Amino acid sequence: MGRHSCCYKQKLRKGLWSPEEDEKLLRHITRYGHGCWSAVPKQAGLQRCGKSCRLRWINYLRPDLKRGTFSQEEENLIIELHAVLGNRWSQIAAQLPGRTDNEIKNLWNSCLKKKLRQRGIDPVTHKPLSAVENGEDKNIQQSTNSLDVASGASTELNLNTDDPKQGPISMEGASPCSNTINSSKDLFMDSPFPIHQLNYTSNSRLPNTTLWFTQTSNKSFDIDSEFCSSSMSSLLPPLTTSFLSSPMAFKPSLTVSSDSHSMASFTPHSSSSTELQSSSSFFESNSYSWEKEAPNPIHLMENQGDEIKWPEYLNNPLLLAAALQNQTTQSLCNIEIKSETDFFTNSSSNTMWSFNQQQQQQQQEALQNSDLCAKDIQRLTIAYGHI
DNA sequence: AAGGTTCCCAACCGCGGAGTT
DNA sequence: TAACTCCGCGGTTGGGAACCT
Repeated sequence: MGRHSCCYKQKLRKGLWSPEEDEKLLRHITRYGHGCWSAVPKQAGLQRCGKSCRLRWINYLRPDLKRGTFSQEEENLIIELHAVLGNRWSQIAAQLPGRTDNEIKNLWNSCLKKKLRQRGIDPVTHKPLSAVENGEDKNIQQSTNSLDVASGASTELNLNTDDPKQGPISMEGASPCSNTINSSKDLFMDSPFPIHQLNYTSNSRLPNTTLWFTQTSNKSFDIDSEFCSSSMSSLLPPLTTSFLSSPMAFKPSLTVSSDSHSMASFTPHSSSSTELQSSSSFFESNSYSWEKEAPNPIHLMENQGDEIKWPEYLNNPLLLAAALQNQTTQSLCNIEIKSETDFFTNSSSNTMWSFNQQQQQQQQEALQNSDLCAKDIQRLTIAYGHI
């Protein structure tokens, strides 16, 4: 473990955090929020650099963190998501409420990679090791984990079976440019993990994407009905260049209702918003005064003209993956409000925390909702595994 | 019991993107 | 437009714990 150059210059502490330091940082952030991280150590009386404080908060002190070992479901989900997202730990973490990217990264490097290898699956490509060793699809490794989408007008996202008789299951766009996901039933039928082969031949950007599904084979999972019969279909057009290339330019009015698992509950500008109350035992059990008036439902972003269906992206794994492929500047679930700093510096401490907590709760709601997305991915995976 | 090895996790490093001046 | 600062991310590593010989 090295030392930040800034730490070295200022002779700041490094290494493990002491309980006293934790307490100082926790007390400071709960009172004032973090604001500018570089100012936190000084304000909190810590001999650490801001970066170190930020990391400590995110990975350890944050009250919404889930502790303990990963469940089998979580592990499976991580594997699934890794197949889609590659080493984008923060985006994977966004799908697992209470888990940090660091935690997931560590789990992957120390445990999951090994498990996959033991099962004959290459953890990088998510293909059978034999296939990788034989040099099949040399481009796969590149395309699988780096969902690097080159410029292009629109996107075709195909989920194909390997069986030519079955024909492709495709989300076909009208463009010659394509993002292709190939799902092989053969590869993972014997695997305890229902991982499908994901083969991205991507040379296009998602902007201007119009995604739809063409079902051409018998499947246990009806993509058309799952994705297109609901209000989901109405969101397809909004997946526009402007959204994907600069998502933060929008201000979708995200109103979280009490039923966070219902898509309808995320109807923008819903009038039936729910005031979120703290449910964390952390908040309930400590001496800080968390409960203040809840701010209005967070208006995160606002689309110019169109209503952004932000939460619906969370519900649709394919759109989510598509958006993620486009390297959105923010995690879809972990929405940071940049004005937070000003808010904290200009508000009373309790209100500041309240706002911070509201954010966390909003994020938590979003994360819970995104769990549906993860489940959708699993369903998709399982479904394609049986094609 | 002691020494060596492996595993796991917390924390640091370095880079790139975004925002500001 | 360049320079600078800040933030967040993925990669890497130090060190303690657990395991093995």
